[in-house]
Amino acid sequence: MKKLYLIDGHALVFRMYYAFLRRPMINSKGEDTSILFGFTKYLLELIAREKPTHLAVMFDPPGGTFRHDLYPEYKATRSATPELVKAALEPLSQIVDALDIPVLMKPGFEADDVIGTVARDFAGRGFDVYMVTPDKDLGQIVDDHIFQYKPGKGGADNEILSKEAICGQYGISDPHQIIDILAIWGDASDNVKGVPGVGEVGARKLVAAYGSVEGIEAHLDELPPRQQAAFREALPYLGLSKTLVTVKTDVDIPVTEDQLLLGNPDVPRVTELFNHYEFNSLRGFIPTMETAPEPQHKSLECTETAADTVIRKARQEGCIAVRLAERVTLASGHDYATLPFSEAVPVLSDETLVKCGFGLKNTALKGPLHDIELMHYLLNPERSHKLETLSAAYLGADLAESEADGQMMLFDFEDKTAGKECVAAGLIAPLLQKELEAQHLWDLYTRIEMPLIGVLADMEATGVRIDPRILGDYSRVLSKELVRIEQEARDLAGEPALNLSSPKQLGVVLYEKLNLNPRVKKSRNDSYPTDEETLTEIADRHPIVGKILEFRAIKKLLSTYIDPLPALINPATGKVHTTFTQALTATGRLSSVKPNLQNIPIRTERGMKIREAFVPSDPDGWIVSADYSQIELRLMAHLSGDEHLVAGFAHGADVHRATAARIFHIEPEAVTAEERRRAKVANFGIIYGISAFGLSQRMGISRTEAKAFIEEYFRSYPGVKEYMDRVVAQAREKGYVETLFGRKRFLPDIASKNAVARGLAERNAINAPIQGSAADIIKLAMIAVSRRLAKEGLRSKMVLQVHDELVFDVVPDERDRIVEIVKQEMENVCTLSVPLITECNYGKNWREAH
DNA sequence: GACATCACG
DNA sequence: ACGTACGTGATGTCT
Repeated sequence: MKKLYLIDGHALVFRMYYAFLRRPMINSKGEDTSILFGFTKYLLELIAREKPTHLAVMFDPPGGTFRHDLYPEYKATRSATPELVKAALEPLSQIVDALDIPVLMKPGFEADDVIGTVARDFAGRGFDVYMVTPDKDLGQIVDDHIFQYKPGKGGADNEILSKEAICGQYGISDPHQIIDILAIWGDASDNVKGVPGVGEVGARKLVAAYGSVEGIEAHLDELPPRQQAAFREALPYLGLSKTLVTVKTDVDIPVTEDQLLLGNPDVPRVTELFNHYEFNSLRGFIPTMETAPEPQHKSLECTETAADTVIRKARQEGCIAVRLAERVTLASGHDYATLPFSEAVPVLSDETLVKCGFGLKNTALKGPLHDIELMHYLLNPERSHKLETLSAAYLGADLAESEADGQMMLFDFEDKTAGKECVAAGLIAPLLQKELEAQHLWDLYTRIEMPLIGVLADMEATGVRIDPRILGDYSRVLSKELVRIEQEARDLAGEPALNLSSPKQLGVVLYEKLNLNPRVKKSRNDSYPTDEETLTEIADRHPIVGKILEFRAIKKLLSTYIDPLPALINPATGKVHTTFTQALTATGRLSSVKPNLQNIPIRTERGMKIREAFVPSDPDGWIVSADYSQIELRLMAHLSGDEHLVAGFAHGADVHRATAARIFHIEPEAVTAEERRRAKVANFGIIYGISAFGLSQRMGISRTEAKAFIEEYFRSYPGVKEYMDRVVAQAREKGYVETLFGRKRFLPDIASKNAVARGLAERNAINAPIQGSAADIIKLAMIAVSRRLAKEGLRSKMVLQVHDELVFDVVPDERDRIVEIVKQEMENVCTLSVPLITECNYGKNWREAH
């Protein structure tokens, strides 16, 4: 369904003027941004919430209207427009323009008339039309496909008035009758005269009873004497009043559907305007803009040119656009050339040239890389960084659109597509650089993300050796065990065909056949809960539950790790090569895919065996593993500055024990294992933005107890509590939080009226700086270690990163040197108010290295 | 393609 | 009255 929203611009401006009158918003330049902010926020929230397909804003044009010609006193009693409102109009039109929202105005007509006309027009074209206005006048236009969308007062919910709602409200049968009501009632603000002595209630009753002014006129004698007299007196001008309050629906203003299509904001300009006015909390909306439906785009201009020409031009500029595929495309400005990889190598490895492009993680590339995917990721990690999106947002150009008119040959077409993509990346890169600089993210880019690209490229290319024999043997062992358990479970259930992998079938057997847990069905989809937590609870009621849990555990290991991994060994290298995604997570962590080598089991004995298959590439070599000890809790100590938490780390003590001692008011030596366990759970909770519910779940205590526990924690570590409050306040104020190195995460939901969404945003505000700073630190360590290995000419390789751990494939004689270097580089990557400790171990496989 | 489940930090 | 600890990816079922 096509949905058109028509915004009554002036009404909204006035609404915002009054809303901020008592507490205006002033930016650091001294400008009153109240109206601009309120209006823009309302607009963006409307778009995010209602997802219109089409949208326009109507303003009253300067000068008089046809109503003034008909009736010179029209609106004559109005006081002068407030200066603040006047002053807001021009900057507002800039913002609306940057957002690519069309403004409709017609000299001689009010915004209402244009709204009425366009509403009728588009309702006739199959649209649902929403007139966004608090004014009752436009109610007369409402019909089956035209609605009045009434902004709520003081942050209340918006109200959608349908034909039925309008009629019900006024006691009429047709919204048109609002014209009669208004004419009789009169409109003091517009200086439209009504019947003296008759107000809203009287007008409503009369129109309800007689249908219209004309109907009343025909039955005047039925009215009470006073009203009769007043009406007779008013009759001569009531016709004019009706005309004045009638919204025009025939204004000559041709509008096409395409004109009103929700557009593509000019993101750099919007960002600039938001920066200028300091609309920090609105930045989170920019992603919505980029995912807006695509309007018609201009296509991207690009010309195929000789490679020499492109390279010569690029060298003059110090910058070249690169696209790596089977062949290499190079571009400078709008010119591009495609050439074989071997011929492009001198350019790719030229350290004096800046290489711009999309996804530049390739070992052939050396020197400065301006990877637009990664650059955009830093601007807002939770947005889409697809090349198409970036092109649309930054160039207003459609990459998918083909210029081919059917005559173009296939090969040319491929080159042309590559050329366009390459040219686009080259043009976008400097725009992103400017934005990164403006948001103080350029340092983060050049110091961390950019140098990491090559490090990851090397790690992926190196790969990790996995011994398929170990996994094959283990597969046979576990498969047998699995078959046995499955059979036992089926026997216990008396269901020979039971599929133990089907939660649905399992639910029926457990709860309907065996009646193990009469708990009500989950309402969401009528399914029974069969997750591990639930099953563990009921495990003592029937032996089948244990079998199911065991089946699940083994099945998971087999189907996710043991069986697929050997098939992923690259025959050319004999190793498994994961892909590290650098522009994905909300917090700045890496992720690992195809396969995911960041979730190899370790917590159970069966799972740990899988790590025995991760071996050095030299049979006499070593696996070295180095992990940061308690890095996130250390960061909480550093960021919060809490003296007791900092002290807990200062002497290399067991931090969970120290925590237990503080919250239970005992000596560290007196802490029991159970007390330490609880303190550990609480410490984890703190990092995640603790909630009483969450803690109670994980600790197996009541919510009340959990609440008291948290309060005691905060009493023990008041600085931690202050940090949490501070960072949430910062998120509310600025719209984002940041890490130690300035990485940002935007939290648009921090001010949400939805308590669940807001709660999540608040926990994100607490967690993101911690998880993200840890990510920054290990990335810096990876860069430092990698440089050191190169500098010292070592042959051992860094092969994996698992968030707080680095794994190395070490040649036989470098073992002790690697342990020493890695520890040193990791621990000295930055200075915190607590020591940064690395635990470093080696072994003949990944398991032994722990 | 959504959902449930479970592997990791 | 709601529905919750943060961040990920892969697999299997079922629609």
